[in-house]
Amino acid sequence: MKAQPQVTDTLLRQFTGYNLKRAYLVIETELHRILKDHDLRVTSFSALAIIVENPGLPQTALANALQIERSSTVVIVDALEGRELIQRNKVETDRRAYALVATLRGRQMFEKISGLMHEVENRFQSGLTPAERDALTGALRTIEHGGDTAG
Amino acid sequence: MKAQPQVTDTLLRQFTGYNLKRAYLVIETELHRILKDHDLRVTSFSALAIIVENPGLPQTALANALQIERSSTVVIVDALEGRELIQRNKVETDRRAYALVATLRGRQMFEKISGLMHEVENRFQSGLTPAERDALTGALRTIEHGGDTAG
DNA sequence: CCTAATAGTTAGCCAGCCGAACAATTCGGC
DNA sequence: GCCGAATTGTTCGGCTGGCTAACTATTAGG
Repeated sequence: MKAQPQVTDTLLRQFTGYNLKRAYLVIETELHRILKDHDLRVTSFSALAIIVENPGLPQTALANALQIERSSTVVIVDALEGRELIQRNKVETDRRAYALVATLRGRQMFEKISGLMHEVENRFQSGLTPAERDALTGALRTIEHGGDTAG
Repeated sequence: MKAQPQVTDTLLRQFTGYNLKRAYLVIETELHRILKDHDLRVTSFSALAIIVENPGLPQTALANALQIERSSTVVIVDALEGRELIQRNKVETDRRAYALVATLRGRQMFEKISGLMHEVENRFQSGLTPAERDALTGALRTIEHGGDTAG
């Protein structure tokens, strides 16, 4: 073990995008650890959350919410359905579409993982006051919406 | 065009990780647009920045800085070298290792893209005061370091 | 009523990264 | 000094996760 000259990333640190990515990767790692125990992927978990919150939505709406292609939802929904976390119900007014709904197991699974993740996030944010956490969330929203302040 | 019931993601919005990812994706999209004009990928640009800032570093150090595997740096460094943005110099004290240095072209390329990106980020953060931007950066750092406040 | 649009699906593809194995070289304990 | 262990860069194969294009079934609309 030699003491190698420390590599710095000051130039990249000037970019908010870089700081965002690094912070996200830390949380994502913990999320992966939790999800692995329940045999879920990040996108599957997100999909489950969307379905829990929006019972009866069709796959296209799910794709929009997750910002992925419709074709990509198929495999995700297949997996969730195969594990009986959600159901593909038929919608009587449109025989092409499915009405996705979470099963009891699915809702319980979401609540379980949700609780674990909130614990993890609280740990990571333990250095921030409640006001600082709110400010962080607000700033992230501002960035996400392109800095639009008009309207 | 039908007015479909709006899908909400309130459950996911309670997670900082989700908000981080969404905010990052918005910036990443713009970054991709800029980098495409210069035929670079995000990781290549990050690598270039690290090399500009740390002249003479070996590939292993680059891998550590970028948090990727050593084997992955090879293709990245190959590409940057092939475009004469960096050089693989020999290091006299260790014939196994390379000393990576950016060329003039490489430094100019970095400065160019860096300027464009700062413009983009300023636009996205135009709804934030300087103090709010600093607070954001600080909060991201706090999260990244696991909420460690001791020491 | 017939064309266009929409929901879901399938198949093939590609980027981007990892992991294991490898040669060359250096380090470290004795 | 010497030999096994560690390190640097590399190659190769593979996996993951998403995309695009093409298809079927169904619905909407002029």
